[in-house]
Amino acid sequence: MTIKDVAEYSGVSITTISRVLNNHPDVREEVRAKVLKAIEELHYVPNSSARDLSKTQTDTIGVVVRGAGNPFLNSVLRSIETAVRKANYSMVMCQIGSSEDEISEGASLVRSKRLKGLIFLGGRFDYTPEQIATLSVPFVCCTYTNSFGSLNRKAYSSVYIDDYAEAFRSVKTLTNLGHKKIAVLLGTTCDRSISELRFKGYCDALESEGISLDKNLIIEAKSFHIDDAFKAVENFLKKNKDFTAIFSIADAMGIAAIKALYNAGLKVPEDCSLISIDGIEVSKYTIPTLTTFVQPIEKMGRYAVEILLDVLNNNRGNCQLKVETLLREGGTLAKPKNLIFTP
Amino acid sequence: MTIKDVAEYSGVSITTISRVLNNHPDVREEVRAKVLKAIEELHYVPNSSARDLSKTQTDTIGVVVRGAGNPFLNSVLRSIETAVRKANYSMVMCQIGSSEDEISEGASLVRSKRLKGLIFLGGRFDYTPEQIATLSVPFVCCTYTNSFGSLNRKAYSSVYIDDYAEAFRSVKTLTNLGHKKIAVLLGTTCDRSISELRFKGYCDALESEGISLDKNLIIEAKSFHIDDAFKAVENFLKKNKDFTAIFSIADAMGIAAIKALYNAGLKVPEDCSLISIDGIEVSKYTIPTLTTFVQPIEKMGRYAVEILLDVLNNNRGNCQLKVETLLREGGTLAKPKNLIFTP
DNA sequence: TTGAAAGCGCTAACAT
DNA sequence: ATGTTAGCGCTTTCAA
Repeated sequence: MTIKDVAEYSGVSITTISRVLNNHPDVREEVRAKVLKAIEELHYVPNSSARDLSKTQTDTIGVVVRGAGNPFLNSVLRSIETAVRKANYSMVMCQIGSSEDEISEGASLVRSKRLKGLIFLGGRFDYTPEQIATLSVPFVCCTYTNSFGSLNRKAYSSVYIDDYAEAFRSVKTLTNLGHKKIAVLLGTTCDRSISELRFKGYCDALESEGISLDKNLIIEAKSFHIDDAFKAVENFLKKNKDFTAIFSIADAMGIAAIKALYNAGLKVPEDCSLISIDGIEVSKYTIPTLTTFVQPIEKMGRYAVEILLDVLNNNRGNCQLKVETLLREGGTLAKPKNLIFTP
Repeated sequence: MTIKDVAEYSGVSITTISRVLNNHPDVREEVRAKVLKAIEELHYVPNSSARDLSKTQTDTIGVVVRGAGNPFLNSVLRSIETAVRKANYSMVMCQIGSSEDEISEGASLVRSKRLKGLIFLGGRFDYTPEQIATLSVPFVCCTYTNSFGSLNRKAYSSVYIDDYAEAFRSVKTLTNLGHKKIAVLLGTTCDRSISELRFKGYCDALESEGISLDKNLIIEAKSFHIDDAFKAVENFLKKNKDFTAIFSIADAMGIAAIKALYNAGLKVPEDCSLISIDGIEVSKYTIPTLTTFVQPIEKMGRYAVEILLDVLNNNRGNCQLKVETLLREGGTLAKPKNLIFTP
């Protein structure tokens, strides 16, 4: 079933079919109706490969996601998908593991699918201009920005929160309540990405309060995965109970922390306060409700798409868009009480 | 950068390049090496549209997902993606809303992308043979089967749990503990899919115990979404506290239930037992841990792909594969105690 | 072992 | 307003 069949069936040329398919104005209404009817009756659906091939440029944008399974990124991804579809573009997605390189994956995707642009979701961003050069299409980094690279701001777009500042603010929220012994729960202190930035915010917030960094209060999980976070906190609690609060760099990890604390007989927030960043759906339903700085998830995805399309249509140049989180007050915050030192 | 450029660069014909690209044996090693080097140096990546177009059949399978955002389906989807990639096939995904029709979406996808086969994830399945006929490629239903249709078993494949039996078993677990007043939390009692089947299991389990169905104990949420489930339970609790247990048809809804119960001052499991079906990741971290019948999520996705590929390669015919859940004992089950009747 | 050439199904420039 | 035709970049006979 090809365009040719439809042409024969309706007694016009394939060009006319193509015109109808692409909503060209110069087709007589009568003919258009006839063609539409034929398409309907034959259940004809255009071959998208052929279409893309002859168009040389497709209306497709690529999304490269690092860290599948993360509920936060999943929500952003859904928002991106919705926005892309609404703009009548299509989207191809490519999940990569944490060890793979998003730039080369993206570059390959662009060539393979003749993409117009790219969105990187949850990436690392310590790229150099040389790496970027292989991309050849505009791109926007969603949920992070070029904090570790040496990139010209004109060379890329991004939608992100100020991870450093938000972490700083989170920890300040704890110190303002009187907490001094604040643990941090993270994936790693040096991932060249948000984990590292948020860790820095933690360190500096402590320093601004004259609290020196205690390495024993760094809870480093094997990954951002909830299971790993749980194990990390569990192990941590076996050795250390001399703290009054935890700053978790992500909601999923915070959920694990609540459970681990509970299992260890520690009550949140009476024995340990907890604050985190993300604002995923399920963290509204922990007991107590997680207090967290909510990222504007839906907006971030939507903006990423809007910016990319604007750049593609030459409506504007690249830009870096910083968005703000909003504190969702749950029930995981309290003033510190003296904890019995049980080493 | 096309195959032609590579041909000129390496001084051979495009046919030879194509041969190298597709690992044909009849290329001299020397030439192959030269071509590979050229490809490398030029950063050449084949245009997949052109490839697909000339091959008439692609190594692509489509996945139509109904109910994006559901964490359970998300996990299955990831498993499918992994299996597809491992088999050197590629995958295209299509999310549809709950009001859309997966068959027509699937049929259109098949024609548009020349797919070899389809996997339906989280569908409804009350299809008729006529609808199926429009599909024209093998397909497998993942997480459900043709419970409501009149389909010949040779006409499709599926990987599923026995929703009716699992629900029956869940409710029996509660009655065995002595519970008589058991509420059910679901999306709708008649979705022609798993919600309806699990509801039926609930009804029949009660009946088998001589307990008659109490319509006041049916908690019908607007959707499967956690927020809607929460609201539904919240409303329910305003009117009705004369029950000792809840059977939640999905983990996400169960998580919402725990929270709503907690907010209403009811303790799980002392005041209300809770059991559900699914076994998503985060339900290990509720307080108390959700007691749930865990579906073999990873397996279900992987089997769906394996079956489809086997059917495609004529290694076997269609089949319906029923898998079993495994009870994950959490802390949401207890014997009933007398509740004060507060209407 | 290699190359020439005919498509795959569509779009778009050009002609009518 | 409609048709003719030349590609888009690749795979795959068929010939050499």
